[in-house]
Amino acid sequence: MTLSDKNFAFVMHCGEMGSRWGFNRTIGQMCGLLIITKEPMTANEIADALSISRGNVSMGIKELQSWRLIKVQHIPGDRKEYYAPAGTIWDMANRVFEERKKREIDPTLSLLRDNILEEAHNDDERFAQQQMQEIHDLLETVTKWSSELQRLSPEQLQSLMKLGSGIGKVLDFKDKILKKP
Amino acid sequence: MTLSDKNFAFVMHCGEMGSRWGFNRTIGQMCGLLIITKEPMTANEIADALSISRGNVSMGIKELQSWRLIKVQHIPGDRKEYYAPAGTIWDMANRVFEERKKREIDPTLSLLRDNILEEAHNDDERFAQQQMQEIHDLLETVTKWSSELQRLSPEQLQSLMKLGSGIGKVLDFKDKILKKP
DNA sequence: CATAGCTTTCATTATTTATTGAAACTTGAG
DNA sequence: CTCAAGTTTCAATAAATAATGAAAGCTATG
Repeated sequence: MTLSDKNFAFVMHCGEMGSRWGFNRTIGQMCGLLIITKEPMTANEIADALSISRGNVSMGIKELQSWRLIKVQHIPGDRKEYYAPAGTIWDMANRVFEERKKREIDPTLSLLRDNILEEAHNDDERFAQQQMQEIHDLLETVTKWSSELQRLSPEQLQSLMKLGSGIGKVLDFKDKILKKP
Repeated sequence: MTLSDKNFAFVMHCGEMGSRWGFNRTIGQMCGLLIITKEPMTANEIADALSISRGNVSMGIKELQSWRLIKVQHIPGDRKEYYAPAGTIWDMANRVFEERKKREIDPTLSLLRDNILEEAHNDDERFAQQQMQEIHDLLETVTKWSSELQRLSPEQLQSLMKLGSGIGKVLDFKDKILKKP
C-alpha cells in the first residue's frame, strides 16, 4: 500500500514534529500514518510505508503503546497483529497531554515538595526556597486545574470550549452563582 | 560563588528536565540557576557555577533570550553583562507555554489548513482529510482557548484557577447567566 | 512436538545534537 | 586610534539518541 503525495506529506510532517511532541521522528511518522489510514496496519506494512526497518517498527509500537495511543487488532484466520489508533483524536490528544504532564511536571513537583519541606540554612537557600515555592504553587495549580478539566463530561467540556471570550463574563457572575446552590 | 547542595540539586534537576521542557540540559541548568540566584549573574559566573565553557554559556544566553526568559542588566562602571530572569515565575511559565505552542502547534495547524483546502482525489485522501479536519479543529480550539486565557486579567485568572471543581457547577448555570446581561 | 510465520531484542552502526575552545569580533576608555 | 575587557562564532570533537538487521523468542497449527 502506498501513500498519496498529500498523505505522505502529512506523515513526514508528523515525523518532523515528532520530537517536539515528546517522541521521535519515526514514532511521529507511525502515529500520523495510523491516524490517516482507515484500515488497521501490520508492522510490515508500516515498515514498508515508511521505509524503516522491521525492528524499528517493533520499538515504535512498544512506545506508542506505552503512550496508550494505539491498539492491537486481530483478523480471524490471520496470525499477524494489526495496529490502529486507540480512540478518537480527542482521546489521543488527552493521552499525550496526560503522559507529558507525567514526564514534564510530576518529577519536578516532587523534587520541589521535598526541597520546600527542608529547612533553609542561609540567605541563598531562603531565597531559592521562595522561588521554588512559587514554581511549586504554579505547577500544582496547573495540575489541579487540568485534572479538573478531565473530570468534566464531554458535553461540559464542549460547552466550556465554546464559551471562548464569554469566560470573562461567566467569571464576573461566579459569586452570584455559587451562592444559589 | 558556589551553590549549596540543595540549590545545586535543584539546578541539576532543571538540567535533567531541560530537554522535556523544550530546551537542552545546559539551558535548563542555566535557567534554574538564574531563577534561584538572587543577584544577576555574569556569563563567567554562570560558566563557573555549572562547569561549562564560556562559549556554551553564550549560546545558552542567546537561546534563553529567544524564549524571552532572561534579561540583561548593567552595573554602572562595569562593562560586563549581568543576566537575570525576565519577570516573575508566572511570566516565565507563560512564555514557555507560548513559545512551545508556536513550535509544537502552529506549524501543524498551518499544514493542516493547507491540506484541508485542497480537494481529495480518492477515498484514502478523503478519509485522511476527515482525520486532519478533526485534528485541526481540536488544535484550533485549544489555541483559541489558550489565547482567551491570556486575555483574562490576573485576578480573573486567579479566580478561575481557584474555582476548581466549581467549574462544573458554573457551567451548568452558564445559559442562565448569559441570558441576564 | 515440530515448524512456519510472525514478533522482539539488542549489539553494532549511523545520525543527530551538544560542547569546547581558539580565533574573530565588539566596544568603551584612555 | 589602540588596547583591554568583554562577547560571539564556529570548526572540530564528544556525547547522546535513533536505526538496523541478524539472532533469539513466541505461538498457533497440523
